[in-house]
Amino acid sequence: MLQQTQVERVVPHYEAFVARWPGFAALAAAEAADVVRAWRGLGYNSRAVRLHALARAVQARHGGLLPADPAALRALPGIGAYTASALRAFAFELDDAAVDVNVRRVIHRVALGLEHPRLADDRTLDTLAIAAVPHGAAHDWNSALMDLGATICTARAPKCLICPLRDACVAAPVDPVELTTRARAHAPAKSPQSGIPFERSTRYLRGRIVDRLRDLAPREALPLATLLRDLAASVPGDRLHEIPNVVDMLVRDGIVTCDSQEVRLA
DNA sequence: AATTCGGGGTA
DNA sequence: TACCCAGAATT
Repeated sequence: MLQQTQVERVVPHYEAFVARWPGFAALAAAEAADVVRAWRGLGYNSRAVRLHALARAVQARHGGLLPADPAALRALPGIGAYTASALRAFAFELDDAAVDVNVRRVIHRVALGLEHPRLADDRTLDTLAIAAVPHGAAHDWNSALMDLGATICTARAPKCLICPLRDACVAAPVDPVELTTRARAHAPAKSPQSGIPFERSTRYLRGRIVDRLRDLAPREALPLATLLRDLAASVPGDRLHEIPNVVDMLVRDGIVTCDSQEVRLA
């Protein structure tokens, strides 16, 4: 849930989720569609599908216990470099650096200066982070850097005056105007979709379709024609014809199934 | 290396 | 409005 989603917004969903499915065994026994339903409001619905697949893989491959080995973790669905390291540091208390966007920014500023333009690639920043982890204290170190990045060393207006690292930091004190100017100067080119209103984007259509299917009873399916009729209220008229294509995308992503012109959560 | 995948909160 | 976010998978 925390992949690209703020902590404060995840917490209530997380509490409800683990209350309903307290472990891998319970989650593996659940229907994928119910997991996607529980994901409402979180976005990035593929994460729900992958988490469900993860639970089943942990049951099948590892007897219901998450492995601590990096390669074994990375081989599981939805677990990339960051999540593997986060699990090792937080769940297993092993020495590892969970380098998320916060840690990456803090390391860059402290060691190299302002991050616009980027003065090192991800691999280099990972190496710097790993070298900085105190032996036996990875859990605390990762927590500290993430929280520092989220509350003090923020992307927009860092609070250098109250930062515990200000004396050791190459970038401090950061001039907020300079930061904004540089960020804009080195901002990545806008994607082709960014010009159009969000309500006309594929993402919006996907969201409306999945949300409509979430309202169905468990295992209930909706005729494609009915889906089109219901979405006419929230989707621009000239985009309605795209819905079958977008349903196909959702099918490929494992979020939705469609057989004989009837659509439902996978 | 570049894209795609949500949605809600904040300045 | 624009920006931001405990990334991962695909091409």
